[in-house]
Amino acid sequence: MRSIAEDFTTRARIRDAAIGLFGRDGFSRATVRAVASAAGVSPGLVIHHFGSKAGLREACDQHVLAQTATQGREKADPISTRQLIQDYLNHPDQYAHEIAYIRRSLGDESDAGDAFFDAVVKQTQDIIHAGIEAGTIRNFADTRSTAVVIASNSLSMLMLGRHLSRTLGAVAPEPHGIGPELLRQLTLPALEIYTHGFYTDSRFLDAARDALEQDTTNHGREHAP
Amino acid sequence: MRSIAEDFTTRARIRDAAIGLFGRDGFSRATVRAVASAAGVSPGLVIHHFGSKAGLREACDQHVLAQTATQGREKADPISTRQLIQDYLNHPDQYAHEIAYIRRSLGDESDAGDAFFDAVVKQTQDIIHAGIEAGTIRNFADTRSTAVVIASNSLSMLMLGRHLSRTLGAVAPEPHGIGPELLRQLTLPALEIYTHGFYTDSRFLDAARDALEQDTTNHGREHAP
DNA sequence: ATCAGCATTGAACAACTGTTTAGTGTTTGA
DNA sequence: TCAAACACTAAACAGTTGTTCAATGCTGAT
Repeated sequence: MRSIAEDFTTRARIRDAAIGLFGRDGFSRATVRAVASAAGVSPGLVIHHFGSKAGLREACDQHVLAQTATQGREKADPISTRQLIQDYLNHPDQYAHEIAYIRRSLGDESDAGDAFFDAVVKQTQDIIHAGIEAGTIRNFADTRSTAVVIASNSLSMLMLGRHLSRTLGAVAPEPHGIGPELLRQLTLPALEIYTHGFYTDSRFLDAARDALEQDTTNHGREHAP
Repeated sequence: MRSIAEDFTTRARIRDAAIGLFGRDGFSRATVRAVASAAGVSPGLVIHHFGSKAGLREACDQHVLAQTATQGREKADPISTRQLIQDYLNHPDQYAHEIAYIRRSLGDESDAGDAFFDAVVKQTQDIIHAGIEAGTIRNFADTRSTAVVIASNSLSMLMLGRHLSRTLGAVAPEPHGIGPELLRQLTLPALEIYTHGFYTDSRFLDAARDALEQDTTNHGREHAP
């Protein structure tokens, strides 16, 4: 499945070790020394190859983005992020580090995280357009906002994987906490909501619509007297 | 709205400064010296009052949990987490620090984050039960898993607020990025999905159900030959 | 064989980290 | 009024951090 041939250079080994540690411990907690040790190399060599810790991180950003960008581009299935994660889980250990890394990038202010989020939203919006045309997805007025909501919901599993596994008592694979057992437990409840909805009728939707229409005079200000 | 009388002791000032910096920069990036400086105090005094940086964090955990636990306990409305955030946004600056702090706690392995997540799930499940009884929420077979999904979706706004504001071009209040403008843009699309669903029919749900039933012989193992 | 250009290391450096300590006022209770 | 307890600071300490540097080995072209 991994299309690019494995890179066995020392530089690549350092970078992969960094991806692993950055993903597991976060960028500030993971030290250059720990990365060097994990790669079986001296701290000086890490700097020699990447200039600085920031440079190392940038190289990791680029590599992880390149790895994930090629994935699942042409899939027409909806909730493709979930499908994508499913794919990952067919080769759990192979992509586990990248998943954890992306989670850190999304949480911590980062250009790579921004790029990844935007890519997921764009991909989701494409899927929605295709689904509307095919008649499988409802014809939403604002496909962009809808895509943002769907993407955000999907990515919440990535951000909260540890908690989901914890409360559902599922096996939580290191370092991201998202395992097959978790997906098996959450797929149906999520699809249930996405298929038949959460509410029985449009009461809450209508109420919100009214409230928001009233609110148009009140942009920005909150405490109306 | 804030029930507990403001605490002006130096200890409380240090704790509040720590909540602000921990929430904005994360626990490892925020230093004892930065907290002390923000509180207008010497680093030694921070340790004098809280024993250690870990002790300071524990005090922050307790305080933030106590602040949020009293909120929105008896609300019967569904998607109460979103409502809760709405409430917060009526007093944006007042709870902004706590929101950012909880976001960090949820991302970073932490007992306080665990407790908060569990509280949100429990509250969501209570709301689902009440809604089913009242006939406003569909009668889900597995209310616990459904509650986990809904809670996760709701918290995605907290975890990804910065990205949501960014891609939607909304004003992103520091330090958590969730503002009234963002909520106004996302409320209807989210409620739309929760009311009428995302798909036009049960095709995907049925397919997933079949796939999962077939999969029962394959627990744990993945690469079937 | 030789030399240039690398990859690589070990040791050191300066800055920063959490924490300690000794000391100084300031409050408080007997 | 006195002394004990407390709030607080400045300085220093030891450990960790990212980074530098001189030295060493190695490889490949000449």
